[in-house]
Amino acid sequence: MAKKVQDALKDLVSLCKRRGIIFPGSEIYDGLANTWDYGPYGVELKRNIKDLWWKKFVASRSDIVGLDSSILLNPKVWEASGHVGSFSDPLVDCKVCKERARADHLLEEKLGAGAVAGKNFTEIAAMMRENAIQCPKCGSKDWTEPRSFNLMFKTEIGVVEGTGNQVYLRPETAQGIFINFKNIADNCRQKIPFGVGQIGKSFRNEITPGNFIFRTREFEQMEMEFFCKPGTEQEWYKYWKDFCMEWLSEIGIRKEKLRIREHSKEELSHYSNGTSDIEYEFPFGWGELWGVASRTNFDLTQHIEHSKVDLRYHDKIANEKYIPFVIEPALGVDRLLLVMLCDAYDIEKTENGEDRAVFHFHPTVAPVKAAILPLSKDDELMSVAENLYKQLLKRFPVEYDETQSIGKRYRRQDEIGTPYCVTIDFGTIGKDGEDKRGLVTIRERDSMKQDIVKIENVESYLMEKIYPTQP
RNA sequence: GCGGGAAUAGCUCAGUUGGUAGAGCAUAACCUUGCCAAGGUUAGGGUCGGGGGUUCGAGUCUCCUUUCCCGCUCCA
Repeated sequence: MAKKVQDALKDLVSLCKRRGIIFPGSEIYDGLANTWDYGPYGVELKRNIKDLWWKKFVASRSDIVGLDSSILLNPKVWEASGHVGSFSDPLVDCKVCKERARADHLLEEKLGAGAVAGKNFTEIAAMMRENAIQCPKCGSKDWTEPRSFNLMFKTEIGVVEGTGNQVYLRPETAQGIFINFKNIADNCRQKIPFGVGQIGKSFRNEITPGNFIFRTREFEQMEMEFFCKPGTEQEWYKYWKDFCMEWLSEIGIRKEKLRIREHSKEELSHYSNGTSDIEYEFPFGWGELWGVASRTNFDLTQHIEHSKVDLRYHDKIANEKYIPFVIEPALGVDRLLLVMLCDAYDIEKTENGEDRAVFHFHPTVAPVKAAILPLSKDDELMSVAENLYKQLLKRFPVEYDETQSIGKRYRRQDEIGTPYCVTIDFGTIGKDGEDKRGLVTIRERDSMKQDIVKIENVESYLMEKIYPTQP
């Protein structure tokens, strides 16, 4: 059983490479662990996912605006947010009561200030043992080795190495939003409650990456920070949880593969008074897909303290100033893409009993929307098909295929999850004893239903299916 | 980080006691076929992950190294 699900992911990875969806990174140089490149179909899929999110969470809402902030930020941002400082120091955990402490602080308490200056982690570990440092909570002396938990990538500004200012690649897009809160509140006529959405890359030096694109060190996030009046945050927290779940169903994710897991008090991050993970059942088990966090006013408060800039919101009607509370739904693009792949992936039995892989993508996310197939290699059939292909290509991604048997071409499209196949036959053009009816057959992948449609109506027919107008 | 396994064509794999590489699928061309893949002919594609050693000769034996997979550990 366990072996079988692992095989499923292996087959998926292999299919993704074979059909140009996702390639292993830097492959011609022996690869680079846990990096992946999106191929021609993968990039369409990814773009569709981002477009859908942007439309749902930003463009279609009057209370949310967009932002594209810098990956490199002033390092003080990360001091304020708590990403540097406490997490780049030698942390130890008490093996008995799980208390986490800073080894350097414990040692300095006992030995005096400066006792650990310039010592590396190995030396600190030895000092912890030699001095029999006790856990302040339970008295145990059984500590883990000191580890740095700073997961941020470091780099330098300035071309001469070692002389520049150290900066970090952002580990989340959220801070770019917080530091622009005042700009947006002051200049963009947004009244609370309002949100700011952003799509962009983030970088974390994860300790254990893996499971294909589930956890990588470079990844793309779709985050939205929703600013609301203190006291209303529970209401909004619930609202956004429901909203996110609804959207996942809308884009075709199977409901039974999704669940919401509320974080326990102990598990909550330092900034949160409530966090839920929307989890998906991957072939390798349940994994976090979407974190919806009630971040309180922690971030803005921190930035007010560190920057000395007043980031309070001025409600001009009630004439009051306050630091808004924040609800943050944060979703990984790559992770949602993996969900899409896993959810749409299916092994079907052919008539002769062999397995074949297919994707059942929702038409809106499918990398190729339709394939235009002339029934056989007849000049007139091919020319009519090609004209239709060129016409549709201006509206959405379509493919034209005239090689080999019609059945084989259907299969080829099934493998990349193309929802519609349009077949031009002799009835369309009136040849070989058939009356000219100007009709084509549109076969829908999922239902295997066939619709007969006038050739001039194909475009509107497909547009309606692929981009249905929301009620 | 520890243990185990693996690396041969785009993919899945075979390769005998050591004798300088094969299959199926995929791809391309032509033929055939007329609505749900695998009928024919042909073609392209591999310094067998990399480096050293043993040997007349290494995909095969040996050492090192890189990468990947599985399990444990870890995951603000």
